[in-house]
Amino acid sequence: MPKDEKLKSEIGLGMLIGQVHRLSTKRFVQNSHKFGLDISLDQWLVLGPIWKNEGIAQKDIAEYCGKDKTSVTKIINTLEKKNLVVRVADQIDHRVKRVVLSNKGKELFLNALPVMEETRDELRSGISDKEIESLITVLTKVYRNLISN
Amino acid sequence: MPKDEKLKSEIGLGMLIGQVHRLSTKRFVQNSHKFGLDISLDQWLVLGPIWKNEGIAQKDIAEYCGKDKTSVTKIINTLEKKNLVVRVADQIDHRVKRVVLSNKGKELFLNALPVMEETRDELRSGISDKEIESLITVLTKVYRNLISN
DNA sequence: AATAATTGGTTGCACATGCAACTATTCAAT
DNA sequence: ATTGAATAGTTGCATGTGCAACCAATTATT
Repeated sequence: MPKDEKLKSEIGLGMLIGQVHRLSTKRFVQNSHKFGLDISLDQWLVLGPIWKNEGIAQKDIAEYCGKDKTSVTKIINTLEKKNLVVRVADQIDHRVKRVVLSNKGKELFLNALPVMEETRDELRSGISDKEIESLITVLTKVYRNLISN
Repeated sequence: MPKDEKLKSEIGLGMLIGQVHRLSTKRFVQNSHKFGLDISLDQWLVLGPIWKNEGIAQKDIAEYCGKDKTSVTKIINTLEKKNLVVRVADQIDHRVKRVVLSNKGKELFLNALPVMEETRDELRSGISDKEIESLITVLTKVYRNLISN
């Protein structure tokens, strides 16, 4: 493969992933606005584990959604500013803070489900389940290559 | 599909793409440090079209690497701060700024090629060409779904 | 030629991320 | 019990992104 070609294909996959990532987070926000909501994809992603596990510790949120603990800290800051969640200090272990959804947070989470669904459908439009499956399979392999430091 | 399952799989693909994107940009930076260089993936991505097309306009850089023009402005700011590129006002059309690599920029670009290569190999380790090809194929379909606003 | 629309680029604001350094708390080892 | 890890979270700094508003230069319209 000539150097120029190789360069192109190297950039190819990385760039493609970057594009898809950025465009899909963008699309999610746009769709949330269409539904009259104001939430980012990452805020939604952090809300998820709190929904499923009331009072989850930040550390576990980080693990659950694969984010750095500092990112989680900051996202929860903005969620708290929006009055969607509340931080509660653990009574036993004073290091951990447990995060709880407010009523407003629960409501938003439910309202955002259709946003997720619509975004998902837009992403997958015209792509067979088999293709999506293979996409996930290979992407998971790449993922495993990356986490194994 | 029960609601809970569906929710999980919805998060699945989006989260996977996010993870792979973040981990691969992180890995690129780590590898650049291993090679004694200091460059981010996005800086490299912007350097690319300038390398291939000396004096390219910012607008074309943006198009080439699929970034917003404001992102390009800011990345070129940091590249200029690092003395890797220079902005030159177009003599005919005074709106456009043409970007040129400095010697230091050219050198860095060449030195970063092995970083790219190593990162690429790490990503693809244990994955067949066929799988990568199908990954790119499907991802491209997703991409097309997203750009067609 | 004068006004209006378009285009290339920048700036400010809000958000997300990684890293390193830091606090505070808990746990382990002697 | 005291000292020394390890752990949970936060903060500051640098980087990257989107959006809206903006400036300046260029084109189109009339």
